[in-house]
Amino acid sequence: MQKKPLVVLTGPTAVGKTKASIDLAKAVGGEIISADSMQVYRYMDIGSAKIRKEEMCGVPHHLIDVLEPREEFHVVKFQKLAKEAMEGIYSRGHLPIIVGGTGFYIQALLYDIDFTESTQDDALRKKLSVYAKEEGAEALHEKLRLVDPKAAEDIHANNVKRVIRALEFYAQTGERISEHNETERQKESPYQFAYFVLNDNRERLYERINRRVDQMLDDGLVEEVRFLKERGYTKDLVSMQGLGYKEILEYLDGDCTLEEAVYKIKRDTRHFAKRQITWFKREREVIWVEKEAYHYEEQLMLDYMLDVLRKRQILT
RNA sequence: AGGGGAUUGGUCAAGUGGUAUGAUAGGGGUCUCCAAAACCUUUGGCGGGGGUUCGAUUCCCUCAUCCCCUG
Repeated sequence: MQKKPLVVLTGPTAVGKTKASIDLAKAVGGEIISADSMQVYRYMDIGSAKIRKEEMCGVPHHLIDVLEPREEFHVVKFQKLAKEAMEGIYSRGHLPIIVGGTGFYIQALLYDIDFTESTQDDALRKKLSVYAKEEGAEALHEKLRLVDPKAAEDIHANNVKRVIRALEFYAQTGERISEHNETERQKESPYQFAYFVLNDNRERLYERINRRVDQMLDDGLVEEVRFLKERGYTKDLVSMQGLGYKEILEYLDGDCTLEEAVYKIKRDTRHFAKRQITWFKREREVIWVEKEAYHYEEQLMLDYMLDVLRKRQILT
């Protein structure tokens, strides 16, 4: 059976994905699926740098504004919703374009990683989390060493979150997560794809980030967060832990000045961008599109991407 | 102009007669159910020049720069 076509357009935050994605979608008759862990939430527009209706230029967008801030969102949910959206797109004879900066989500979809063997077990997670707090991260790590030495070696003891996940996996499936991951890692993508990573030199990127944060403030980020706060959304919600939201919330709660909050948003966004780049460097089969190499000419970058799509017979 | 004080990595601070500590920023990395999360790791430095001393970042002199006070 012929593999279905799929285009990924990603890159660090603030690099200019949104703009490029519209140009690309219009050129190929594509529909966009957002791979973004924050833009799924309604009312979180400014801080998540969500695309505005009028910017879409008629290009259909999926997985934007589909959840209430109180709802949980994670890879598995993303994978499920994205696959559903893709079915619809294929049925319309269109090309799906994944756009967004969450590398993990892209990976889950592109390689169709299997998460379904175990279901989330909040009680067990909580129990293990308490254990870690009371007995120490080392003690928890030791538990993992007993059942899955390989995973224990790979995961640092301080990384409690992942130690817990590994233990949970073993408890629920009787299988070692290290082995499971190894198998999944071998997987070949079920899609005929092109994975573009839009990037810029670090200095420029950081400047753009700083400027964009200032712009968000001008656009009313504080009011947006105040609105969310008034609606009863609190900082323990995953949605409210997004960049820009947790810091402004802290300010509104009187725990820091606005200036400090802005400083932190900029800094943490820069850190985030750095981590994203690290992720994409490690990802297999990515095609880097360095803006500098194209002299920041959008048309040249678009032409290059279209060329790749034709060569790979994603476009005919 | 006179008097006083300061000068330690990009920034902010600690410290010692045997060449230095931390925070933070910056760099690199891990990641297969909270990923805008969580975690690991790391490059940089004693303003310039003299002197005392076995040895000066530390003490003395001088120059530079900055700050304060007086005029």
